[in-house]
Amino acid sequence: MSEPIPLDGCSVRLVDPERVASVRARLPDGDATERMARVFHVLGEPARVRIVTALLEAGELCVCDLAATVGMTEAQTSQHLRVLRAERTVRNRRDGRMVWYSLDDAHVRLLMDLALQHVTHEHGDGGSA
Amino acid sequence: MSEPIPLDGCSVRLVDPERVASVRARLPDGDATERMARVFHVLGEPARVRIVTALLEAGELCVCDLAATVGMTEAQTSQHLRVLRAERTVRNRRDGRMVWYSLDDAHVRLLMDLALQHVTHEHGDGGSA
DNA sequence: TGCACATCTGCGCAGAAATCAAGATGTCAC
DNA sequence: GTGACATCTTGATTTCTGCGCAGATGTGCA
Repeated sequence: MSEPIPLDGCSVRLVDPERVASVRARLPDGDATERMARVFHVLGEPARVRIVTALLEAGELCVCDLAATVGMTEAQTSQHLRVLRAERTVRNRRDGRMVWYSLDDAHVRLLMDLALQHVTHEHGDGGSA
Repeated sequence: MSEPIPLDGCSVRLVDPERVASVRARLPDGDATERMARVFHVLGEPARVRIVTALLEAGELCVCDLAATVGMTEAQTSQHLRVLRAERTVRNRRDGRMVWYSLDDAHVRLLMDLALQHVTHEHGDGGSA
């Protein structure tokens, strides 16, 4: 059988074409892939990791307290919250002139826990980063 | 680690200073935070998500097959693999003139699964209204 | 209505990272 | 050793994104 493998001509020599086709067929579709990347990308910033971790601990915080907790200006915090909100990572609740933020998704908690385990167990390279 | 509530004048008005201090004390230290962000950052790219997902399915693949699987040039794939390797996300094994890549960490598999659930269920954490 | 407060946004700048093209390195076969 | 092959690296260019500042928006109170 002739494998489709569209490939714009980058690599014509394959070691195991069948396997490539098989794996390729089992990959999540492009849309899911991009969304996954976006979720990770949003969390791929120390400032936002701190924000999310703070919300993880506090449950709910207003912007000014959140800014103080993570040690950033309020404008800065607000900007990051916007990014997090665009990705549905956090949700906001308005109460008067204050806005309270909390995590919007249960998966985020698991993601953070896993990442924390990953970096704390860290294969023994022990060094001051 | 960071100083306890620097308050360099950014936000002098706190709604709940005690809570801020409490949450702040329970946050992971700065080093862990930065590593977590780096892990997420590495995965925050569609191309790398595809690569990792492919390795997740295949177990082990050489660069050329991997490039074909994810639909990129080999040089491009190699570049991303370098980034992934720098973060200990993938490992490589040399066999002749070929180099075989596979995942280096068990947590990555869980991270990817969670992210996939997240984007497929579309933040469906169920329960809480 | 006017002011004070909490939060959000727009703009310019600087640093980081992705992309592309081309060549360098290392390995096998003869 | 020479050539073919698989992979890796380098450099220049472009794009993205976080930061800092100033101002805008929206809300509550007198």
